[in-house]
Amino acid sequence: MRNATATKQKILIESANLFNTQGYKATSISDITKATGLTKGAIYRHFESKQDLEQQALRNLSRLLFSNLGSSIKEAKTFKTKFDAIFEFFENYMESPYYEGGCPLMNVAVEVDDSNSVLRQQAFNMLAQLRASIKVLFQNGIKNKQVKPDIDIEFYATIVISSLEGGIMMSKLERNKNAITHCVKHLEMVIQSVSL
Amino acid sequence: MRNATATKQKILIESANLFNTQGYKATSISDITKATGLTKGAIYRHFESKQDLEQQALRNLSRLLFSNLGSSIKEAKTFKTKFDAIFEFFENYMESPYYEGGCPLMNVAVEVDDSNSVLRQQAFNMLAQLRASIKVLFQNGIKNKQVKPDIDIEFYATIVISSLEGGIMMSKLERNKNAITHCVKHLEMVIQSVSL
DNA sequence: AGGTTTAGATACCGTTTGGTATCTTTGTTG
DNA sequence: CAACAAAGATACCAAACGGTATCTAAACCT
Repeated sequence: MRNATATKQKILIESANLFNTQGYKATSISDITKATGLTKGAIYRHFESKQDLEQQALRNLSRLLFSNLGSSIKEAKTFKTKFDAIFEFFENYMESPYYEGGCPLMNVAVEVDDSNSVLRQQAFNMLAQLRASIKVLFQNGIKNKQVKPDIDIEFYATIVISSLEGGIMMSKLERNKNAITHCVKHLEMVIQSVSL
Repeated sequence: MRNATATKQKILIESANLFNTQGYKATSISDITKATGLTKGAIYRHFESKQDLEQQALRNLSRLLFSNLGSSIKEAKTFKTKFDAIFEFFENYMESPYYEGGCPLMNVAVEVDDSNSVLRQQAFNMLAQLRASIKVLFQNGIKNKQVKPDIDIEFYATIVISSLEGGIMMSKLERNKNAITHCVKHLEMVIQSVSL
């Protein structure tokens, strides 16, 4: 009836956008009604509560993000080009209207405190997934003799993520790509240094 | 009369704590009355509006932060030990009850969007100040023949900040110091690589 | 076509929000 | 000690909040 799944998806996308730009707590249901053109009654038919909507919206956004990132990585074939794909993904983060408001992981990680434990767990899982994905790249690189076999993978995965996330934060605040571009350039050198 | 400046300072400190942990928008005046033991009337005597309080609290926190960081740097004498001081400062960020809730710069940078332009400008200025402080260290290092003279100072300042900020974010989310410790270890290698 | 289901609109609820006007209490000063 | 100024408490306001009960209308099924 009037395509329920489509409107639910529309609510998820629009609200994720608002949550990611304004913050979860700072985005009201009214904001979402304005963005979607729907009414409160319509929204509460699809979602039990605002918390429920927040969680589903983030899950949706997270899936979209890792799906895009994953296919970018998959297209590249070698160790180095796979990392180049990651770097390009993050470097173009800001300009992408898909992820308006910066990195969803960082945004939610900074906003959540202990009170919002479900959202916090989701953020934790996103970080774990990102870290796992990067670690796999290093492992495969070692397996394929493209990477030095004795490196601390956990260490390098952490370096990559922290630098990218910090770079995005800086670039968003300074409203130019200088910071993230510098970070990517540096990380390329790091990747080079562990390559065979 | 009941020491106005002391109570104002108390409001600034307590509210900065709440803003930094819960977020600016998410912290209500009622939260601040509970934390300070004062009433709304008392708070609005010292501050024109909630926005005014937010701005003054952040300015206060920022001054405290740069004062502490600055004196830590000043105590160290050589290029490398000065950076070690910075690293130690950031590494112990999480544990310090002074800055409960993570890095004030990152927190405010992530929360503000275009609507809250004053707070955004303050965050921008904090980042500029941090970057300038680090650039000075590199410049002095070059002047004192402790650093390679041909390095891109802007580049390295960006690397240092992004890695530290990203590391703090990760450590806060994972509730352990692994990430920030890894970042610091990596940055020490970076500093080593530009040292003479 | 008609009845049933259900997506969505409308109207409302209690609570909390930022903010203010006013009153009381405290400290200072002549 | 009395008068005054200022710090803080109390009581209130309109608006916005998350949420719900109810009503309308659109799509499905026989």
